Amino acid sequence: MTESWTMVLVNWYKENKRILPWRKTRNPYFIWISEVMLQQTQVDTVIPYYERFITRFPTMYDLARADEDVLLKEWEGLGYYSRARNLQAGVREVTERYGGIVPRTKRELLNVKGIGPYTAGAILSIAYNEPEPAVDGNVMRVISRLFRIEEDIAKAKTRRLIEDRLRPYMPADQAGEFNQALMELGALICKPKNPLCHECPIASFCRAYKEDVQTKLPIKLKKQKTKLVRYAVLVLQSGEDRFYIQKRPSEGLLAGLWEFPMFEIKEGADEVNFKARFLKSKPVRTSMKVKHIFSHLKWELTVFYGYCGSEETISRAGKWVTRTALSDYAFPVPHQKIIHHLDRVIP
DNA sequence: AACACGGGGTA
DNA sequence: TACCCAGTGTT
Repeated sequence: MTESWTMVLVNWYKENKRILPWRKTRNPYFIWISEVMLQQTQVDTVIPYYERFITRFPTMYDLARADEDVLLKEWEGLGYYSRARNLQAGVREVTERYGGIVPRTKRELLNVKGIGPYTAGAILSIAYNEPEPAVDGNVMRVISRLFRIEEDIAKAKTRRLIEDRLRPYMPADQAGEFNQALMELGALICKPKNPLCHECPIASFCRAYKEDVQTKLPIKLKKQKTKLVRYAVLVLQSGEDRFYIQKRPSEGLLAGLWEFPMFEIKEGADEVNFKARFLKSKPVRTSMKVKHIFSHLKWELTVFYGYCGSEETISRAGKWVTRTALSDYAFPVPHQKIIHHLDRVIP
């Protein structure tokens, strides 16, 4: 009979857990404070704040009647300051509506300000030993590897999926230890990069480890807000009827492709300034705009056509090539648009 | 579903 | 630098 991974994990936790201030108590109010402080904040940062906070506000009533300036002073440097205001608002709700007793059901907890699915599960399991999952970033990473879940953990749906996968394994009598064991494993062993699988107590149960995909999980798609980048593009024609092009760097966006020289137009600068700076002594023939959307950013190119007599080097490793020779080089699509437009601008 | 919200640690 | 961290509230 093989021992279940849940009990192996809980036993590992009991032997290896770190001594942390909030692990000395099962006071739901203290657990609540620690969980809010630990949101998006590392353990070592939280420790001194937690100690000061429970000394300064030892009961919910102390926090409920605290002045906001005093509260924020206690939170100073922790960041995400709305956490502090929401915590106080939530504590006031509990003192007024629940007689100072932290609710024991998920439904009620989720209606308390500042308590979401994770914190509700953490309070229920750690303070009350209720078998409710508490899925944070650590748990999503551990479970996605253990079961080889390849859903995007950036989506809210995936957290619910992981809760559902976890629920059947929740030990009826050790829910708090089990949830904390998952988080502790994520923090100490099953790390985002370079997981220490050779030290992992449940590696033999881990599908990702078995199939050697642990470093590919969890899958988290980047948020990559598409930001706009503006460039001025220089299409220079020499007295010998050749055009200046240059090769892009060997790494990064569009690596190794060819392009007309581009210069980023920084915030606040405008194209007139650019023209004065780069084309001072060169007659400008005409200009056009080209837009191009990549997965993570958007280019807005303003193209300047100009003649110059001598074939001087503009930037980086470049060369002068004839109009027909342009087709021998690989250009990104936005630069292909420019080349196509040449037919109309330069007969 | 996407985004704002702070600051610090790490590869 | 980029990513991550015991996420939640708002739109």
